[in-house]
Amino acid sequence: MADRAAVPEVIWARPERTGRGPKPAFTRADIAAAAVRIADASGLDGVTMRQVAAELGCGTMSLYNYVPRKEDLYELMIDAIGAEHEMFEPSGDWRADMLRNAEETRAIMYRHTWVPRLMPGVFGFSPNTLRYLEHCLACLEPLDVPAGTKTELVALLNGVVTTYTGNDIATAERTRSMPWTAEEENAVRMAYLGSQIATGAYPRLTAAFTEQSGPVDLEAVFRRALERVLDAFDPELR
Amino acid sequence: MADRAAVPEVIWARPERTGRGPKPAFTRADIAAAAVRIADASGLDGVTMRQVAAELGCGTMSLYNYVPRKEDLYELMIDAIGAEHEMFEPSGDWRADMLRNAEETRAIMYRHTWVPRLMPGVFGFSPNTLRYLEHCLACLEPLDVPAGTKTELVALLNGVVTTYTGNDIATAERTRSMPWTAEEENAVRMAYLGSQIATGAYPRLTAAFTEQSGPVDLEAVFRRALERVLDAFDPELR
DNA sequence: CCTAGTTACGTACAGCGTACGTAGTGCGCT
DNA sequence: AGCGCACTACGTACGCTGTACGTAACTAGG
Repeated sequence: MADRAAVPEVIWARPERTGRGPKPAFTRADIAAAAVRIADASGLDGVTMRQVAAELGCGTMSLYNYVPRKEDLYELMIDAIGAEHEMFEPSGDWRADMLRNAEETRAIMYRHTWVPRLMPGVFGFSPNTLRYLEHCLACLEPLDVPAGTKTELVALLNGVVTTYTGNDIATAERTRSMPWTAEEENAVRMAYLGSQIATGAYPRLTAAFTEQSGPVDLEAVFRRALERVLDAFDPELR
Repeated sequence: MADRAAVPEVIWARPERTGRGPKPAFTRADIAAAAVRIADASGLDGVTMRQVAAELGCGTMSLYNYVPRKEDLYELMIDAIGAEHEMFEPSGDWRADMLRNAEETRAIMYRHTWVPRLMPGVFGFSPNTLRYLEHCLACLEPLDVPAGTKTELVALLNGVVTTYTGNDIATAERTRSMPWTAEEENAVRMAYLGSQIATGAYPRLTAAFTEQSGPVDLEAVFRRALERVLDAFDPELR
């Protein structure tokens, strides 16, 4: 008794099943899959305890037998999509391998556009997160730097991937959700930006904006950012 | 009529005051300040329309005369803390200046720990955001690269600052909010991590974890990340 | 001066996370 | 063998959220 709510347990530390009582109707994987299905279809805001329960065909409160807090449901979701990572055999070229990892993470995020919004909050190292980290370290085996530096590389690279992809997804969804076309939305935005620029208070910003012609190639910007981060860890470039 | 709700207007584009009717009781700055005060004191979740209205001493629904959606309130908040940025005179040493900018952003975030949670969603360029961007470009004047590259530098650097500081704040708050001491929390976490490691499935991860002795110096990790990003843009290092 | 566009704000609604209580189930211990 | 308890299941209910809507007071433009 008593320690029911007081425990800040990482959900992964609590056993999925203890011997006693009726057999649980679902596994954690079932629940995670249902939540992911909903998030993919209706966005993260569609993931409510009631919706997930409905998707599983059980009462709302029954979920709390599996997931102590909603936050833990998010953790399950992140772990679930972590399984989509392909843990390929390292090629011996750490740069190419890490680039591949990053592109794959981006692809996963584009497949599950709610992931970036969840990333900052998720903390406990889930099984699949640990597997992915291990895989990255395996890819970095040929890189001749201390182990601590390698984990810093992974952290920095993942951070950049999440930030950039999250931004790209957010802008894409913003224009999509509006009852406006992208051109109109852009026109409104640019009209405002133009009015600001016209004040003359931001000369350098104005120059940067007007200099660039045509729309930005988000994929190219992303690639360049990755390359730069990798450059910063490459001993052969120092 | 009619276009009341349909307009996806950036809040900065809508004029603060139109000539007709009674004089508004507050300015946008008043509202932003109230919201910031609440967020600083009670966290971002304490910022509800009712709370902000109470802080201002007005009815809840009156806020909607100033702020069409809650999302826009967030935008006001971000702009408000943007004013805390010191727009110093560029020294001529772009690396030093950008380092200073980054450290200052980090300091602001530590002062307003809710900022990182808000950053990914905020999109419309607020006045103070524009001013800060202009200031960064001024600092980068001595750097001999295309203007587009400079904006990419600013974006990448800001992203890294937000990610790292957001993580650091999140972990700090997690241990604080718990009715546990940091040691206990860590013990629980490490016990789980240890149990995973004991499976032998993560040899490289295990090595990385056991290799490091003592607690991580978050500040040093942050500094190193900044330096690396700057390195990646430094023409003298290529 | 009048009237249309504002501000102010009380009420109300749908939806959220989840605490709590109750009923039923089946493992482990005696 | 059978008792008891830990577990699952889930309906109800509470406090909270954002905000749509209606009404009353107010003031600048025609």
